[in-house]
Amino acid sequence: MGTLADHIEAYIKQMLRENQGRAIELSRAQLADVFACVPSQINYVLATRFSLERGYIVESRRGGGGYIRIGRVQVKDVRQDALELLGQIGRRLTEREMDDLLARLTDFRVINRREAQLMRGIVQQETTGVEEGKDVLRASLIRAMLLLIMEQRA
Amino acid sequence: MGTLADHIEAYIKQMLRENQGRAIELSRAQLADVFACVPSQINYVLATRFSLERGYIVESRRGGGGYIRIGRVQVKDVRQDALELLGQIGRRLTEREMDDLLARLTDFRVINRREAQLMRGIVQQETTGVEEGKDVLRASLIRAMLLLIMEQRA
DNA sequence: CCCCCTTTGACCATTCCTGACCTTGCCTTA
DNA sequence: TAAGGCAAGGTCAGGAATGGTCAAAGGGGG
Repeated sequence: MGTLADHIEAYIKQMLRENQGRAIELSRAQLADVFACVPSQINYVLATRFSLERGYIVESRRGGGGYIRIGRVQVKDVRQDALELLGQIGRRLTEREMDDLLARLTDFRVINRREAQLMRGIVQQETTGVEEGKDVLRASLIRAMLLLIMEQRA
Repeated sequence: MGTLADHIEAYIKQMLRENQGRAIELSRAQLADVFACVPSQINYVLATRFSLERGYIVESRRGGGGYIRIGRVQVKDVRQDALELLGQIGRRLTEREMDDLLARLTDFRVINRREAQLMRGIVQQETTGVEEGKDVLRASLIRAMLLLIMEQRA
Protein backbone atom coordinates (compact mmCIF):
# COMPACT_ATOMS: atom_id res chain seq x y z
CA MET A 1 0.00 0.00 0.00
CA GLY A 2 2.27 2.63 -1.13
CA THR A 3 5.74 3.40 -2.22
CA LEU A 4 8.60 4.55 -0.09
CA ALA A 5 7.87 8.09 -1.18
CA ASP A 6 4.29 7.71 0.06
CA HIS A 7 5.48 6.58 3.45
CA ILE A 8 7.93 9.41 3.82
CA GLU A 9 5.20 11.82 2.82
CA ALA A 10 2.86 10.40 5.44
CA TYR A 11 5.58 10.53 8.06
CA ILE A 12 6.26 14.19 7.43
CA LYS A 13 2.59 15.09 7.41
CA GLN A 14 2.18 13.29 10.70
CA MET A 15 4.99 15.37 12.15
CA LEU A 16 3.27 18.50 10.92
CA ARG A 17 0.00 17.48 12.50
CA GLU A 18 1.69 16.71 15.77
CA ASN A 19 3.17 20.15 15.66
CA GLN A 20 -0.24 21.75 15.13
CA GLY A 21 0.66 22.73 11.64
CA ARG A 22 3.53 24.91 12.73
CA ALA A 23 6.70 24.51 10.70
CA ILE A 24 8.91 21.55 11.52
CA GLU A 25 12.62 21.19 11.13
CA LEU A 26 14.41 18.02 10.22
CA SER A 27 17.70 16.61 9.07
CA ARG A 28 17.82 15.12 5.62
CA ALA A 29 20.42 12.52 6.51
CA GLN A 30 18.60 11.39 9.63
CA LEU A 31 15.29 11.08 7.88
CA ALA A 32 16.95 9.09 5.11
CA ASP A 33 18.36 6.81 7.80
CA VAL A 34 14.94 6.24 9.29
CA PHE A 35 13.72 4.97 5.96
CA ALA A 36 16.99 3.33 5.00
CA CYS A 37 17.22 5.14 1.71
CA VAL A 38 19.55 7.55 -0.03
CA PRO A 39 19.28 11.18 1.09
CA SER A 40 18.24 12.38 -2.33
CA GLN A 41 15.06 10.40 -1.95
CA ILE A 42 14.02 13.01 0.58
CA ASN A 43 14.47 15.71 -2.01
CA TYR A 44 12.30 13.75 -4.36
CA VAL A 45 9.51 13.59 -1.81
CA LEU A 46 9.81 17.28 -1.01
CA ALA A 47 9.75 18.24 -4.66
CA THR A 48 6.78 16.10 -5.56
CA ARG A 49 4.63 16.30 -2.42
CA PHE A 50 5.52 19.49 -0.63
CA SER A 51 5.67 22.00 -3.41
CA LEU A 52 4.42 25.54 -3.15
CA GLU A 53 1.55 24.65 -5.45
CA ARG A 54 0.44 22.16 -2.87
CA GLY A 55 0.58 24.73 -0.14
CA TYR A 56 3.91 24.02 1.50
CA ILE A 57 7.00 26.11 2.02
CA VAL A 58 10.34 24.38 2.26
CA GLU A 59 13.54 26.16 3.25
CA SER A 60 16.90 24.64 3.92
CA ARG A 61 20.50 25.37 4.66
CA ARG A 62 23.61 23.41 3.80
CA GLY A 63 26.81 22.97 5.69
CA GLY A 64 27.38 22.29 9.35
CA GLY A 65 24.19 22.72 11.30
CA GLY A 66 22.22 22.43 8.10
CA TYR A 67 18.50 21.71 8.20
CA ILE A 68 15.31 21.46 6.23
CA ARG A 69 12.29 23.38 7.44
CA ILE A 70 8.80 22.58 6.20
CA GLY A 71 5.79 24.75 6.80
CA ARG A 72 2.43 25.41 5.24
CA VAL A 73 1.55 28.58 3.46
CA GLN A 74 -0.38 30.81 5.80
CA VAL A 75 -3.86 31.71 4.78
CA LYS A 76 -6.34 33.73 6.77
CA ASP A 77 -9.37 31.97 5.43
CA VAL A 78 -9.15 28.76 3.47
CA ARG A 79 -12.35 29.46 1.61
CA GLN A 80 -11.10 32.84 0.54
CA ASP A 81 -7.80 31.31 -0.44
CA ALA A 82 -9.55 28.67 -2.49
CA LEU A 83 -11.56 31.28 -4.32
CA GLU A 84 -8.40 33.17 -5.11
CA LEU A 85 -6.74 30.04 -6.41
CA LEU A 86 -9.77 29.47 -8.56
CA GLY A 87 -9.49 32.96 -9.93
CA GLN A 88 -5.90 32.28 -10.76
CA ILE A 89 -6.66 29.28 -12.90
CA GLY A 90 -5.99 30.65 -16.28
CA ARG A 91 -7.55 29.67 -19.51
CA ARG A 92 -5.72 26.38 -19.38
CA LEU A 93 -5.05 23.84 -16.68
CA THR A 94 -2.77 20.86 -17.17
CA GLU A 95 -3.39 17.56 -15.47
CA ARG A 96 -0.48 18.15 -13.15
CA GLU A 97 -1.72 21.58 -12.20
CA MET A 98 -5.10 20.12 -11.49
CA ASP A 99 -3.60 17.43 -9.29
CA ASP A 100 -1.63 19.99 -7.33
CA LEU A 101 -4.68 22.15 -6.88
CA LEU A 102 -6.87 19.29 -5.73
CA ALA A 103 -4.15 18.04 -3.40
CA ARG A 104 -3.86 21.45 -1.87
CA LEU A 105 -7.59 21.90 -1.43
CA THR A 106 -7.75 18.46 0.13
CA ASP A 107 -4.89 19.18 2.50
CA PHE A 108 -6.60 22.39 3.51
CA ARG A 109 -9.87 20.55 3.94
CA VAL A 110 -11.80 22.65 1.48
CA ILE A 111 -12.91 19.46 -0.21
CA ASN A 112 -12.55 15.87 0.85
CA ARG A 113 -10.72 13.00 -0.74
CA ARG A 114 -13.81 11.57 -2.29
CA GLU A 115 -14.78 14.80 -3.94
CA ALA A 116 -11.30 15.20 -5.32
CA GLN A 117 -11.40 11.70 -6.73
CA LEU A 118 -14.79 12.22 -8.23
CA MET A 119 -13.73 15.43 -9.89
CA ARG A 120 -10.70 13.72 -11.35
CA GLY A 121 -12.93 10.98 -12.66
CA ILE A 122 -15.38 13.38 -14.21
CA VAL A 123 -12.64 15.40 -15.85
CA GLN A 124 -11.13 12.20 -17.12
CA GLN A 125 -14.41 11.14 -18.63
CA GLU A 126 -15.17 14.49 -20.18
CA THR A 127 -11.74 14.94 -21.70
CA THR A 128 -11.02 11.52 -23.16
CA GLY A 129 -11.46 11.56 -26.86
CA VAL A 130 -11.13 15.32 -26.99
CA GLU A 131 -8.41 16.16 -29.43
CA GLU A 132 -7.60 19.79 -28.94
CA GLY A 133 -8.10 22.14 -26.07
CA LYS A 134 -8.04 19.48 -23.41
CA ASP A 135 -6.37 21.87 -21.00
CA VAL A 136 -8.90 24.57 -21.72
CA LEU A 137 -11.81 22.21 -21.12
CA ARG A 138 -10.17 20.95 -17.94
CA ALA A 139 -9.84 24.49 -16.62
CA SER A 140 -13.49 25.14 -17.34
CA LEU A 141 -14.70 21.95 -15.71
CA ILE A 142 -12.64 22.34 -12.58
CA ARG A 143 -13.67 25.96 -12.17
CA ALA A 144 -17.31 25.06 -12.61
CA MET A 145 -17.27 22.16 -10.19
CA LEU A 146 -15.30 23.91 -7.50
CA LEU A 147 -17.43 27.02 -7.73
CA LEU A 148 -20.50 24.87 -7.42
CA ILE A 149 -19.19 23.06 -4.36
CA MET A 150 -18.05 26.20 -2.64
CA GLU A 151 -21.18 28.15 -3.37
CA GLN A 152 -23.32 25.34 -2.12
CA ARG A 153 -21.51 25.45 1.15
CA ALA A 154 -21.47 29.18 1.53
CA MET B 1 -21.73 -15.02 -21.12
CA GLY B 2 -18.92 -15.44 -22.82
CA THR B 3 -16.27 -13.03 -23.80
CA LEU B 4 -13.05 -12.54 -22.00
CA ALA B 5 -14.13 -9.01 -21.20
CA ASP B 6 -17.23 -10.36 -19.50
CA HIS B 7 -15.19 -12.67 -17.34
CA ILE B 8 -12.83 -9.96 -16.28
CA GLU B 9 -15.79 -7.76 -15.48
CA ALA B 10 -17.33 -10.48 -13.34
CA TYR B 11 -14.04 -11.11 -11.60
CA ILE B 12 -13.65 -7.47 -10.64
CA LYS B 13 -17.23 -7.21 -9.47
CA GLN B 14 -16.71 -10.27 -7.32
CA MET B 15 -13.70 -8.62 -5.75
CA LEU B 16 -15.79 -5.56 -5.01
CA ARG B 17 -18.49 -7.65 -3.39
CA GLU B 18 -15.97 -9.47 -1.28
CA ASN B 19 -14.68 -6.14 -0.14
CA GLN B 20 -18.14 -4.97 0.89
CA GLY B 21 -18.23 -2.43 -1.84
CA ARG B 22 -15.21 -0.58 -0.54
CA ALA B 23 -12.72 0.41 -3.22
CA ILE B 24 -10.32 -2.26 -4.37
CA GLU B 25 -6.84 -1.86 -5.68
CA LEU B 26 -5.22 -4.03 -8.29
CA SER B 27 -2.29 -4.27 -10.61
CA ARG B 28 -3.00 -4.16 -14.29
CA ALA B 29 -0.18 -6.51 -15.19
CA GLN B 30 -1.14 -9.08 -12.57
CA LEU B 31 -4.76 -9.09 -13.56
CA ALA B 32 -3.77 -9.49 -17.18
CA ASP B 33 -1.66 -12.45 -16.12
CA VAL B 34 -4.57 -14.08 -14.36
CA PHE B 35 -6.53 -14.00 -17.58
CA ALA B 36 -3.55 -14.58 -19.81
CA CYS B 37 -4.27 -11.58 -21.94
CA VAL B 38 -2.54 -8.36 -22.90
CA PRO B 39 -2.61 -5.62 -20.27
CA SER B 40 -4.52 -3.23 -22.48
CA GLN B 41 -7.45 -5.60 -22.37
CA ILE B 42 -7.91 -4.48 -18.79
CA ASN B 43 -8.22 -0.91 -19.95
CA TYR B 44 -10.88 -1.96 -22.38
CA VAL B 45 -12.89 -3.59 -19.64
CA LEU B 46 -12.53 -0.59 -17.39
CA ALA B 47 -13.55 1.81 -20.10
CA THR B 48 -16.59 -0.16 -21.22
CA ARG B 49 -17.84 -1.67 -17.96
CA PHE B 50 -16.67 0.54 -15.14
CA SER B 51 -17.47 4.01 -16.36
CA LEU B 52 -18.81 6.83 -14.22
CA GLU B 53 -22.15 6.49 -15.92
CA ARG B 54 -22.29 2.97 -14.65
CA GLY B 55 -21.48 4.13 -11.17
CA TYR B 56 -17.81 3.43 -10.83
CA ILE B 57 -14.81 5.58 -10.15
CA VAL B 58 -11.49 4.41 -11.47
CA GLU B 59 -8.26 6.08 -10.56
CA SER B 60 -4.79 4.93 -11.40
CA ARG B 61 -1.16 5.80 -11.14
CA ARG B 62 1.70 4.84 -13.41
CA GLY B 63 5.29 4.23 -12.57
CA GLY B 64 6.80 2.27 -9.74
CA GLY B 65 4.18 1.27 -7.24
CA GLY B 66 1.52 2.04 -9.80
CA TYR B 67 -2.02 0.75 -9.29
CA ILE B 68 -5.58 0.85 -10.46
CA ARG B 69 -8.23 1.59 -7.86
CA ILE B 70 -11.88 0.92 -8.49
CA GLY B 71 -14.60 2.26 -6.29
CA ARG B 72 -18.33 2.72 -6.46
CA VAL B 73 -20.19 5.93 -6.70
CA GLN B 74 -23.19 5.66 -4.50
CA VAL B 75 -26.27 6.63 -6.35
CA LYS B 76 -29.61 6.38 -4.70
CA ASP B 77 -32.57 5.16 -6.65
CA VAL B 78 -34.09 8.60 -6.60
CA ARG B 79 -31.18 9.77 -8.64
CA GLN B 80 -31.25 6.90 -11.04
CA ASP B 81 -33.66 8.70 -13.32
CA ALA B 82 -31.48 11.74 -13.26
CA LEU B 83 -28.52 9.63 -14.21
CA GLU B 84 -30.41 8.34 -17.18
CA LEU B 85 -31.29 11.85 -18.21
CA LEU B 86 -27.63 12.61 -17.96
CA GLY B 87 -26.77 9.74 -20.22
CA GLN B 88 -29.16 11.11 -22.76
CA ILE B 89 -27.43 14.43 -22.96
CA GLY B 90 -25.63 14.04 -26.19
CA ARG B 91 -22.43 15.55 -27.24
CA ARG B 92 -24.08 18.94 -27.50
CA LEU B 93 -26.57 20.82 -25.40
CA THR B 94 -28.15 24.06 -26.47
CA GLU B 95 -29.13 26.71 -23.99
CA ARG B 96 -32.73 25.84 -24.57
CA GLU B 97 -32.14 22.17 -23.90
CA MET B 98 -30.21 23.00 -20.80
CA ASP B 99 -33.05 25.08 -19.46
CA ASP B 100 -35.50 22.28 -20.13
CA LEU B 101 -33.28 19.79 -18.40
CA LEU B 102 -32.75 21.98 -15.35
CA ALA B 103 -36.48 22.65 -15.17
CA ARG B 104 -37.26 18.97 -15.19
CA LEU B 105 -34.65 18.21 -12.58
CA THR B 106 -36.04 20.98 -10.42
CA ASP B 107 -39.57 19.68 -10.83
CA PHE B 108 -38.47 16.25 -9.76
CA ARG B 109 -36.61 17.79 -6.86
CA VAL B 110 -33.31 16.32 -7.89
CA ILE B 111 -31.88 19.78 -7.54
CA ASN B 112 -33.35 22.94 -6.08
CA ARG B 113 -33.99 26.33 -7.60
CA ARG B 114 -30.86 27.85 -6.22
CA GLU B 115 -28.68 25.11 -7.64
CA ALA B 116 -30.31 25.40 -11.02
CA GLN B 117 -29.71 29.13 -11.00
CA LEU B 118 -26.15 28.65 -9.86
CA MET B 119 -25.44 26.21 -12.65
CA ARG B 120 -26.90 28.55 -15.22
CA GLY B 121 -24.67 31.30 -13.96
CA ILE B 122 -21.56 29.19 -14.05
CA VAL B 123 -22.31 27.89 -17.53
CA GLN B 124 -22.95 31.42 -18.64
CA GLN B 125 -19.63 32.54 -17.25
CA GLU B 126 -17.70 29.65 -18.74
CA THR B 127 -19.19 29.95 -22.19
CA THR B 128 -19.07 33.67 -22.79
CA GLY B 129 -16.32 34.53 -25.15
CA VAL B 130 -16.13 31.01 -26.45
CA GLU B 131 -16.52 31.07 -30.17
CA GLU B 132 -16.87 27.51 -31.28
CA GLY B 133 -18.24 24.46 -29.62
CA LYS B 134 -20.31 26.34 -27.10
CA ASP B 135 -22.93 23.60 -27.06
CA VAL B 136 -20.35 20.92 -26.60
CA LEU B 137 -18.81 22.76 -23.69
CA ARG B 138 -22.23 23.34 -22.17
CA ALA B 139 -23.02 19.63 -22.34
CA SER B 140 -19.73 18.84 -20.65
CA LEU B 141 -20.21 21.38 -17.89
CA ILE B 142 -23.74 20.37 -17.08
CA ARG B 143 -22.87 16.70 -17.03
CA ALA B 144 -19.94 17.39 -14.74
CA MET B 145 -21.87 19.53 -12.30
CA LEU B 146 -24.86 17.23 -12.12
CA LEU B 147 -22.71 14.19 -11.55
CA LEU B 148 -20.96 16.01 -8.77
CA ILE B 149 -24.17 17.11 -7.10
CA MET B 150 -25.75 13.70 -7.30
CA GLU B 151 -22.79 11.92 -5.90
CA GLN B 152 -22.41 14.37 -3.07
CA ARG B 153 -25.87 13.48 -1.93
CA ALA B 154 -25.44 9.78 -2.11
C1' DC C 1 -21.90 -9.74 -46.04
C1' DC C 2 -21.70 -6.05 -42.71
C1' DC C 3 -21.41 -3.92 -38.41
C1' DC C 4 -20.05 -3.66 -33.89
C1' DC C 5 -17.80 -5.32 -30.05
C1' DT C 6 -13.39 -7.58 -28.75
C1' DT C 7 -8.64 -8.49 -28.67
C1' DT C 8 -3.94 -7.63 -29.61
C1' DG C 9 0.56 -5.38 -29.90
C1' DA C 10 3.64 -1.71 -30.82
C1' DC C 11 4.84 2.45 -28.88
C1' DC C 12 4.28 6.04 -25.27
C1' DA C 13 4.17 8.47 -20.57
C1' DT C 14 4.78 8.62 -15.74
C1' DT C 15 6.67 7.70 -11.22
C1' DC C 16 10.07 6.04 -8.32
C1' DC C 17 14.70 5.19 -6.55
C1' DT C 18 19.64 5.38 -6.58
C1' DG C 19 24.35 7.00 -6.89
C1' DA C 20 27.91 9.90 -8.59
C1' DC C 21 29.25 14.44 -8.24
C1' DC C 22 28.47 19.40 -6.75
C1' DT C 23 27.76 23.45 -3.45
C1' DT C 24 27.59 25.67 0.90
C1' DG C 25 28.79 26.76 5.63
C1' DC C 26 31.37 26.15 9.84
C1' DC C 27 35.47 25.05 12.41
C1' DT C 28 40.30 24.04 13.33
C1' DT C 29 44.89 24.99 12.89
C1' DA C 30 49.33 26.56 11.21
C1' DT D 1 43.58 34.80 8.60
C1' DA D 2 44.03 31.66 4.83
C1' DA D 3 43.72 26.83 3.91
C1' DG D 4 41.89 22.56 4.56
C1' DG D 5 38.65 19.43 6.41
C1' DC D 6 34.23 17.99 7.78
C1' DA D 7 29.29 18.23 7.75
C1' DA D 8 25.31 19.21 5.77
C1' DG D 9 22.13 19.63 1.76
C1' DG D 10 21.34 19.93 -3.83
C1' DT D 11 21.28 18.30 -8.77
C1' DC D 12 20.85 15.43 -12.36
C1' DA D 13 20.68 11.61 -15.30
C1' DG D 14 19.70 6.76 -15.77
C1' DG D 15 17.27 2.46 -15.08
C1' DA D 16 13.34 -0.10 -13.69
C1' DA D 17 8.50 -0.59 -12.82
C1' DT D 18 4.03 0.55 -13.99
C1' DG D 19 -0.03 1.99 -16.49
C1' DG D 20 -2.13 4.40 -21.11
C1' DT D 21 -3.26 5.01 -26.05
C1' DC D 22 -4.49 3.91 -30.52
C1' DA D 23 -5.09 1.67 -34.70
C1' DA D 24 -5.57 -2.58 -36.90
C1' DA D 25 -7.01 -7.30 -36.95
C1' DG D 26 -10.46 -10.82 -35.40
C1' DG D 27 -15.08 -12.76 -34.86
C1' DG D 28 -19.90 -13.47 -34.06
C1' DG D 29 -24.76 -12.22 -34.70
C1' DG D 30 -28.22 -10.01 -37.89
